[in-house]
Amino acid sequence: MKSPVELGELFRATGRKNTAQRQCIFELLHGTTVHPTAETIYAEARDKMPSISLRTVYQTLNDLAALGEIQQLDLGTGSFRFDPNVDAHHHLVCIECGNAEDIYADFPDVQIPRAAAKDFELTSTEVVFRGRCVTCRTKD
Amino acid sequence: MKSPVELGELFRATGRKNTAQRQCIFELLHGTTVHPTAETIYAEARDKMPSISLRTVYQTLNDLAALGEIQQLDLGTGSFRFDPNVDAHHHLVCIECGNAEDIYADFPDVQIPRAAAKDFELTSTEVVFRGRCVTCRTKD
DNA sequence: TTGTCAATTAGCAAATATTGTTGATAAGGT
DNA sequence: ACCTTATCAACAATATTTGCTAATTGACAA
Repeated sequence: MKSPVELGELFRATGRKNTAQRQCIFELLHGTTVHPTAETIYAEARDKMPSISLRTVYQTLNDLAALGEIQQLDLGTGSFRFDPNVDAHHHLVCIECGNAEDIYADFPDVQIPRAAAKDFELTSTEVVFRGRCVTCRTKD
Repeated sequence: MKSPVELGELFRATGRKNTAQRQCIFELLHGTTVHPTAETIYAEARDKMPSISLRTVYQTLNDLAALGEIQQLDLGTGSFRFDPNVDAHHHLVCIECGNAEDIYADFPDVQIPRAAAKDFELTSTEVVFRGRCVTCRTKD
C-alpha cells in the first residue's frame, strides 16, 4: 500500500476527494500487519475522529480495494478483512479468534488440472491454512 | 456422504430423529455434484414438502456437517455452500455466478513454511481457484 | 480569496444470511 | 398405545454490508 500522502494524491488524481476521514483511515492502515475488519478500523478511527461513521469507513475501504491499494479478504471468519499488503501471498487463519497471518510462499505446483483449466478464466489462486494459533492454544 | 437410508440410521443412532423433512433433504443432497446453498436446498425441498421451513433446512445441514457427512464451505460467495463430497479436495469458484466445481488434485508442496508452522496447530488446507466459468464467459 | 459544483459525509433504513426462541407436534423406545 | 423428548414451523433477532438522502466540504478555477 502507498503512503497516506501518496494515497491522498491518488484519490485526487482519480477524481476523488482527500478528506480528513480518509487520511485518518489511510494512516491506520499504513504499516499494519494484522488484517483488520471494518469494525476494528472504525473503532480505532473513532478514537481520533469521534464523529466518523461506519459507512464512511466501508466506503473508503471499498475505494482503496477498487484502486488496488488494499486487498479485501474473505477468510471465512464472518466478515471481510482488509490487507494493505497487495503482493501475492497466502494466509494462515485461526479458526478460534479469526486472526490471520500472511504467508509468503510460492507454490508452483498449485495449478488447475488441465481438464478443468481449459474453459476457466483464472483470476487468482488462494491457499488458506486453517487451525489454531499459539495464543488460542496456550489459552486453554 | 452416506445414502439417505444410512443417514436415517445414523441419526437415530446418535439420538436424533429420522423425520420426513430430513429424508427429503438427504435425498436432495445425495448424488448432487453442485454445491448448493441452504436457500437452494430449501427451494427444492419445498417442491416436495411445501410446509418445510428454512430453519429446518439449516438445522439438518448443520447436523450433517457436525456428523461429518457433508462439508460446509465458505467460498466467499456470500453464503455457505454444502458439499456431500467429504474427501479431501479443492475448489474452482466462479466470481460471477458463485458456482463451484470440485478439483481432485493433490498439492504435496502446499505446506506451511517452517517458521510459521512451529506454533500453529493445522486443521485443514484449502486451495481456491477464482475466475470466470464457461457459462459466464460465453454469456457476454 | 472566494465562488461553484460535484463528491462526500453522517445517520438511518434496508438487504442478506444465519441463528435464537417457543408452543405445538410427532418420532421412537418401552 | 403411551410417554418422553427431539423436532417442527413461524417469527424475532443478530450480524455484516449496502442503499438512500439532506447537509457539508474539498478541489479547482476565476
